[in-house]
Amino acid sequence: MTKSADTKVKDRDDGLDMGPLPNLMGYLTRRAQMAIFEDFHARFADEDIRPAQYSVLKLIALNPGARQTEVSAALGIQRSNFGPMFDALEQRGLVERRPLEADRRSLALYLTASGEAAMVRLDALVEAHEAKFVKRIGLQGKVTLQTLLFLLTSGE
Amino acid sequence: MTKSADTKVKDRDDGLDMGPLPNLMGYLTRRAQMAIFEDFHARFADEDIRPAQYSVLKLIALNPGARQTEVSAALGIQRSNFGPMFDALEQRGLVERRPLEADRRSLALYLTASGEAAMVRLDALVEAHEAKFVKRIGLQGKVTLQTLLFLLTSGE
DNA sequence: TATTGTTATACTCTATAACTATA
DNA sequence: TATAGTTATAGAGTATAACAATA
Repeated sequence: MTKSADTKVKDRDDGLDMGPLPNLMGYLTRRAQMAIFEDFHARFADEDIRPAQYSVLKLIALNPGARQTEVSAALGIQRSNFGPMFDALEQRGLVERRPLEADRRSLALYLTASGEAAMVRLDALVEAHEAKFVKRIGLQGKVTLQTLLFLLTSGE
Repeated sequence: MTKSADTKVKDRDDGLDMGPLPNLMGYLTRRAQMAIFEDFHARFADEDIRPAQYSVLKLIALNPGARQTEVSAALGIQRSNFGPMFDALEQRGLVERRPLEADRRSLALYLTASGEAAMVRLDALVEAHEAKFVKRIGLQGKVTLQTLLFLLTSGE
C-alpha cells in the first residue's frame, strides 16, 4: 500500500522469479522435449531427418506393408498431414507406396533398398542420441521415466 | 527369400509393432507433453489461454516490471515472437507495457487489474489440471519426474 | 558498438473440411 | 453409408535477418 512497495517492483538478483512454473508437469515435459529434440536436430542435420520422419521410417521398417492410416494413427499424425510428409521421403527415394490388391483404396508402405541402408545409419545416430540422455539420469532413471511418462499419457 | 516370406509382410494382430520407439525418451516426452497440453487446452478453452500465454502471464504476475527480453529469455521465446504474442494479451486488456525511465529502449510489463483477476481463475484451472496428472503418478511420482526431467534438460 | 524492441519472412506442425475412389 | 487417401486452407510455433531508437 506504500509508495515504496510500488518502487520495489521485483526481486531480481540474477534472473526472474519463476514461482511454481518449473514444477508444472506441462512446463517440465515441454522444456525437456525441446532439449531432447534440439540434440536430435543437431545429430540428424547431415541426414536431414526430423524426429517425426524417423518415427515414420522406423515404423515402416518394423511393419513393411502397413497402410498409411495405420502408420499415421499409431504415431498420432493426421491422415491429411501424413501424405505430404511421406511424399518428401518418397521423393528422396527412401520409401515407396504400393497398391494393395486386397483393397484398392489403400496403399502399402515399404522402405526402398536405399531406405533400408539409411536406417542402419539413423539407428546408430538414435542410439548415440539416446545414450547421451541415459548418461544424465542413469539406466534406472530411464526405466523410471518411461514408467512415469507412460502413466501420465495413458489415463482416463 | 521365399515367396511366402513376401506374403507375410507384417505381424499385425491388433496394431503395429512399435519396436523400441515407445522407449525413446524423445518420443515419450513428446507424447506425454501432447497428452498434458490436450488437457490444458480443454480446460482453458473458455478462457482462451494457451500454455505459453499462461506462462507469460504468470511470470509477469511474479515479476511486475520485468522487461520483455527478460521474460522471453526466461521462457525460451524469441524476442521477435514475443512482441505479437504480447500484443494479443494487451489487446484483451490483461497486460500493459510501460516505458522505463531508466532505459528508454525498454518496456516494463505489468498485469492490469483485469489481468490480476484473470490470474485467480487461471491459477485455479492450473491447479485442477495439475492434480489430474498427479493423481496418475502420485505425489512421489511427481517429485521423481521433476528430478528426472530437470536432469535431462540441464546437461552439458 | 551493443542492446531493446519491432517488422518481415519462412518453415514446420497441427487441425478441419471437402473431395475421389473405392468398399 | 463408411473408409483410404488427397487437396486446400488456416492457425500456431519457431527461427533468422534487418531495422530504428537508445545506450
